[in-house]
Amino acid sequence: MTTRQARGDLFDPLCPTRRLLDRVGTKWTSMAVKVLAEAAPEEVRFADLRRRMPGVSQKMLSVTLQSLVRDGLAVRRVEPTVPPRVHYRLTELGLSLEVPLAALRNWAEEHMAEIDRANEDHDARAGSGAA
Amino acid sequence: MTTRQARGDLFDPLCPTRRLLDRVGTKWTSMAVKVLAEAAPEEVRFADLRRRMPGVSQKMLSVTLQSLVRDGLAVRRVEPTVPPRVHYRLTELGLSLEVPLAALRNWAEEHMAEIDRANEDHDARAGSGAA
DNA sequence: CGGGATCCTGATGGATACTG
DNA sequence: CAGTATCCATCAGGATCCCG
Repeated sequence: MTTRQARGDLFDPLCPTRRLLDRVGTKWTSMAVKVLAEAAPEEVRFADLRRRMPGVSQKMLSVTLQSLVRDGLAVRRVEPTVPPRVHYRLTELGLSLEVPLAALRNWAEEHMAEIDRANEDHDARAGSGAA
Repeated sequence: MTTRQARGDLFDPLCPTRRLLDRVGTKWTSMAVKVLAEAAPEEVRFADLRRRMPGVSQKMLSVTLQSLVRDGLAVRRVEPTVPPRVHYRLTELGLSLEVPLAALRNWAEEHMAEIDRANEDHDARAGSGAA
């Protein structure tokens, strides 16, 4: 997301945290994990996911889910019906990620307002020093 | 980071989680919080931070710290000496964020290897279906 | 229905040079 | 020492159209 390096730089065993954030920080990933976690252990169909993730485009949902699958956080199951139905669910690994992710969500819900206030306060003092 | 919207779209009270991730997901933010948290309650000087964050440029460190300050997660103290010395430390809010962030870090350290393996497995089956 | 391919945009963040 | 300003490469991600 933010960490791909420019060249074939020598060392880059990027700390696991950054590598995780590069995945989780992706626009729709955390929401997808949340929705899938809420439904677990049930599967969720592509169209349902779309409905539960307001604003997501087909493409981005598709891309997001592919990443989750590639990372072993979710599994994909296709029903070979005529218009195919595709179902997703979190793996054990995905469910385990939900835990710290939920903690972060809780923090966000509890404290983002404070951050917003801090922003306002900060911006108010736009360039002043005294008066 | 990933969520600024294109137009003045009507509604966008983006869920707090996304707004938080847009901050925390920034390349150097989580590392800066970590380093500051490790030093807490001591302050850390700009140059020290740089040293403890391998690879960060002055500009990016500066930008990152400004965001933390603007968000009320850190405070800046300037010693008006001739070459000025600037010190940073986390606020209460910043320290409270460290908690879920640390949880995420722990998860990353414990499980990123599994994600890596999942990636390899996945890429191995490049396009196969049976065989 | 689910998803692939393309095209295009803006934000991210690196390099570099200058200043108080 | 710490910070700012400029320039520039890259990439996430949205829109759109086509496919099985």
